[in-house]
Amino acid sequence: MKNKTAAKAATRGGKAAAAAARGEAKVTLEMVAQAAGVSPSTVSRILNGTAVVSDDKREAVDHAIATLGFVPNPVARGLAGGRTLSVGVVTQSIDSPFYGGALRGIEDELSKAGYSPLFVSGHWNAAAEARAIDVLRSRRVDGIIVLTGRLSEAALAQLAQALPVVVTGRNMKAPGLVSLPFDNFEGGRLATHHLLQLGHRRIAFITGDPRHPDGKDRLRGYRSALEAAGLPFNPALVVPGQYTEESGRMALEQLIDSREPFTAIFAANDQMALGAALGLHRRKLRVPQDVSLVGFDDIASALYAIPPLSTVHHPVYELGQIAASAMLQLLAGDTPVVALPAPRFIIRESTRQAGNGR
Amino acid sequence: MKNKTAAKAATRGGKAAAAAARGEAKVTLEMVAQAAGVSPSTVSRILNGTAVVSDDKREAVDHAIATLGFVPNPVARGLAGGRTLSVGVVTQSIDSPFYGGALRGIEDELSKAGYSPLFVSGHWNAAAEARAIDVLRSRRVDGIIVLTGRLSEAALAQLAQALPVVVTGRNMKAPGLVSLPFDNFEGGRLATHHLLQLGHRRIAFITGDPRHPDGKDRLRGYRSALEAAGLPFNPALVVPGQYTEESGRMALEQLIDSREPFTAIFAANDQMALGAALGLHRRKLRVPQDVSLVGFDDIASALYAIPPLSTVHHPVYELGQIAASAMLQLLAGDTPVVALPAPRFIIRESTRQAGNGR
DNA sequence: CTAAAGTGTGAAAGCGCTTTCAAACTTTCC
DNA sequence: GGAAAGTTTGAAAGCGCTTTCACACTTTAG
Repeated sequence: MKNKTAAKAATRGGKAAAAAARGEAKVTLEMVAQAAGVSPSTVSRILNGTAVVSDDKREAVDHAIATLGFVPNPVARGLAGGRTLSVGVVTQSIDSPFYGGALRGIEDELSKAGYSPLFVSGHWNAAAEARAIDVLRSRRVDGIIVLTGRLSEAALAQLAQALPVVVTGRNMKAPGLVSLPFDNFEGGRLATHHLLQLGHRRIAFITGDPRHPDGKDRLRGYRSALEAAGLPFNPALVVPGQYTEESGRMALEQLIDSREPFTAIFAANDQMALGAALGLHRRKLRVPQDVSLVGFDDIASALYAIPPLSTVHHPVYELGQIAASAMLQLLAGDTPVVALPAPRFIIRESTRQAGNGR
Repeated sequence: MKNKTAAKAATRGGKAAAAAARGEAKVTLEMVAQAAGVSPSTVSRILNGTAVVSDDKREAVDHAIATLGFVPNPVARGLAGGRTLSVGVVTQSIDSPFYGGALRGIEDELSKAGYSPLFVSGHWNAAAEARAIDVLRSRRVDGIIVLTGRLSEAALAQLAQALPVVVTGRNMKAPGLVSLPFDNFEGGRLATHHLLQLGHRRIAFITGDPRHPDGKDRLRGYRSALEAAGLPFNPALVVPGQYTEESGRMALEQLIDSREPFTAIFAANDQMALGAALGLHRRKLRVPQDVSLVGFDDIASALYAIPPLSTVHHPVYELGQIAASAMLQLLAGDTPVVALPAPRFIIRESTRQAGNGR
């Protein structure tokens, strides 16, 4: 059945002839060469800058390209040269409010250099991620950007032997690989510090998925800030979440049911903070009058939450841009020196002085 | 400079030899043919189902493929056969909460059939969309899905002459093109009707970008519902927005400043509704006690807004799936018969009986 | 002034696959 | 029983580009 389908598609397919019949004259490099009175090799060399070409020929070729409206065929390039001018991007969920910004950053940056991103979703699952990478490799991408995945460091290092790799949300070293860690520890510290400064002493923490390193670092930051303030770490104030709104809401329920008193909540990401906000609302607890709330990431909707959410700004768009630019540099054979901006805490309206209910 | 970069990249590049040196033996169709004792043509025919092959040869080839772990090279296929097993997707903004779901639907559906999506952003701008389409065509995608773009019908129809096209958010007919309209009129009517039923008589409407047909239809639905209820249409209650949260907030300001009394607001999308909600909050107006609020689209965050937003459910994930499946059918040479589910109004907590402030 | 080294260019061989074309067999039919 | 009409298969020609190789010139050095 599937084969039948393919066969039929071939009939309809976009053979050059068919396209040409519609006036879509496919201009090839050979036609350019002929028009310019040079060999195809020369045109290719000019296109790729792989050799010095005399000025007059270059001019003739440039002119021919312009008048014919020639656009090199990336598919042919990919076959012949081994490069496809596309880079694979493994994301977890293409529709996540968090990753969305990064994807945009990547797209913007890559397109400047004529590269296209190929997005595939890993669905928070190492097996799916591995499959995604297989797809990307079979499509002969020139490099792969992995946005905070579940893949082991070993697997990533091995992948990097075959082609350039950029990973975010990790701190690792391997040849052909650049990692772009974000300082989650510091972010966690900042958020907690802010609450402490407001006089909060009983600060609950909603964790993310424990298999995820980011969340662990944020928790470490939380503990470190408490410690610096001379406060004990109270495990009863730490409740588990899964990075989703729903899990944030449930974590809040659990927290309240535990009867452990608290005056502030720090959620390991904004989505959980927003879920917790809804939970508080249902319990008739007001933010920030009754409970102060901070998130992490600064997703777009944090700004329009009610009240607008105080949170740690995670520069996702820049993350995407920087990851892409690092990839471009790797592709160019350079060793990129890149770093993400440090985390900043953004004070909005979901936090206020402790014990100041009205 | 750019050329220099490319030249260096070639040095590092993934030439087959280099890959092979790493044990990544690139198995080619020819090797399969040799191992199975048949010609490459036969292998190709088996792969594509383009001809009948005797059972014994087929078996030998299948076996060879399995033992060698052969995976056809899509790039070579693309060059030779004109098909790349990839379909281009023109979206407006890859990180939009609305489009995100559609992209996921597309990805899920296409990957089942071995196709990969190639996402590019049109940035709400016909010129950028046209450029995006050029990129996609130069990458030789087999078909293009346009998610609610700005391109003219004529341009789309012309594009459809060259390759299969699926467009959403439009209702048009052209050879080689299938359009997937959503009943925005009905959605607008439903939302307004809901408010009318709750006794609201002064219902404000925040429009989307006027160049966008969807928003116009939603407005028409609003008017139609008013009319059916015997109420006059009051232009003073219609304020312009741009589909963003910020524009929703500003529209609300404008509305309040106009001093035109109202008890409910219908925003042409959820993002604007959420922006308006924040505006109301700032003005110390409570939702729904003082003002009822409804949105349109049912984006993920509508469910976790405070209060959860009553809205018209727009099945975006399904939209993506259906668009992709229609594309697959077009590619197979069939004429797809597809339709989107009808709009449903989802009652949550942002609306209540008029004049029932407490 | 000749040998050695360096430059700019074209011919031609692929990259890995699809697809015509025609050859070699089988069936079918009068 | 032989011509006509299928089948199944392989050889070979591309798809549009990159890249090696070699050749014809220049320039530099001795």
